[in-house]
Amino acid sequence: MSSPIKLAELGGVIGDPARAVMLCALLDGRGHSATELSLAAGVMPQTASWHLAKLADGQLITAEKRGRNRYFRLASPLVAQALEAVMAIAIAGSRPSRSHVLSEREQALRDARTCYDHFAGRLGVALTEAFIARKLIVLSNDGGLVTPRGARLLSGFGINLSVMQQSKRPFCRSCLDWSEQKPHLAGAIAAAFATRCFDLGWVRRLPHTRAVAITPAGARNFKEQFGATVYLV
Amino acid sequence: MSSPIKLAELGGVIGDPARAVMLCALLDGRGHSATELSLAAGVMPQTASWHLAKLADGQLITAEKRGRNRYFRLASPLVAQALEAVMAIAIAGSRPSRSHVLSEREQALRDARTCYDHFAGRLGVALTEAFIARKLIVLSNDGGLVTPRGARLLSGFGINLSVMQQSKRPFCRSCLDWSEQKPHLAGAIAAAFATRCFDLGWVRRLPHTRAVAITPAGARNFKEQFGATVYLV
DNA sequence: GAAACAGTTCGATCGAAATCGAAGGATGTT
DNA sequence: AACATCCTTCGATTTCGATCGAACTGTTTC
Repeated sequence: MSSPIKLAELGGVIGDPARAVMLCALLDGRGHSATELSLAAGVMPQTASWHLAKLADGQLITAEKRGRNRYFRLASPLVAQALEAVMAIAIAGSRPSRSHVLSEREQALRDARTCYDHFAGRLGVALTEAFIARKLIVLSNDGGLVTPRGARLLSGFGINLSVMQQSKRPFCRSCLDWSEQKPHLAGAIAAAFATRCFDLGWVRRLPHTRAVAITPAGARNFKEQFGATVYLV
Repeated sequence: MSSPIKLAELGGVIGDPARAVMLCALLDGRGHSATELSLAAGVMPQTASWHLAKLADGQLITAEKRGRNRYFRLASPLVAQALEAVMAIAIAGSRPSRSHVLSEREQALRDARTCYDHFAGRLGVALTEAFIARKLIVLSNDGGLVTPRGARLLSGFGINLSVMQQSKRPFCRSCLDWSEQKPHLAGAIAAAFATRCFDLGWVRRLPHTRAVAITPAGARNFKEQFGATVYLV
């Protein structure tokens, strides 16, 4: 009923180190098994199970049984959006910080990664800026719109726009990239675009990380079809 | 440094009933004294002080000393946005629910209230829909844009648009109204509009609540100048 | 200067939440 | 059928966070 109570409940669910790690892991939008998440969080399987029950109870994640495994995923894009919003506070609060050396892992994440279900990092930002330059989308600080020209081109690319516009999910919105400090495209359209890129083999997922690899074919096509320059690492 | 840790810290700060009540109270965008907040949260002043220190430590609120009082307010619009995003999960999760009788207090909130620093409730939604009908703004599920026509009219209304567009604050975005289940206008432009309405005496704040009162002059002008029909209660 | 008020700090208490060992249910493999 | 794997439930332990009484600092009022 009362919103403050709900707020406290959800905050309490998020506010545990182990659970926060799990939620961040789930931000890749995929399903993860309980064991996987217990490893990520650094706790015993029993403890992880207890945490996962709490997360599910708070409606933040959903579970799906397949075989002897249970796969957990974020309950909705709303959850991802809320998590991002909370992390945005922390990012804005932390000053440019000391110039510390980036590990290879961190560098890979900055180059190209998924953010829930769409692209982020230099890849995400480069694509977004190319979309804007070609007037496929209009992006303001907060939201965005697909232009008629953009709708045509994306339909031709194999994305069914009309289906998406029916859903309650934000369609085209901006999401501040923590590594690039610039906005990148998010929402249903960005998710569909990313999915299509995976299908076409332009981008490959890497194991155990949200970082992704751009294939040579991907780099070529991003340039030719969308005018986006992305660098292979 | 690491985002999951930050997420857990912030979640933990939000995740306490007393602090959640305080944060919700601060969602009106104004400064509140420690005593005021301790009353709202239903805890002793010492306890409130302890909570407020924790909130300030987490960069969620800022304190400003005036005389023998300290006034606390949300540290940034980012915080308000994050709180709204978290509450949006809870709202989406709770089904239409049982038809329970609304108290007078709740009804006043549904009619017209502030949401952080802009209008919400039937007032906020009516204005937003009128703006859209008159093509002053374009609002998608996620974000929004001010049309050239809208920019002209709002400038004439006494809102300085160019200053706002410089700031990092979202300029024009949509925010789901929990009582109306429809989007209302948010962001810097909505805040400026609300401020102007208070200045003109079209809307008055009420003590101890986020509900606001529309004055007869306000109702008339909303209709005449913006084509929005709002009902006096 | 005394009294009233706003707010904080300190210390003790209490309760809830996180952790893991042990054990059990379910599913898949040999 | 026996075994391994995945996950959960139960119970005991321990740590941490919230609360308030008491006492203290600073500000305003009389």
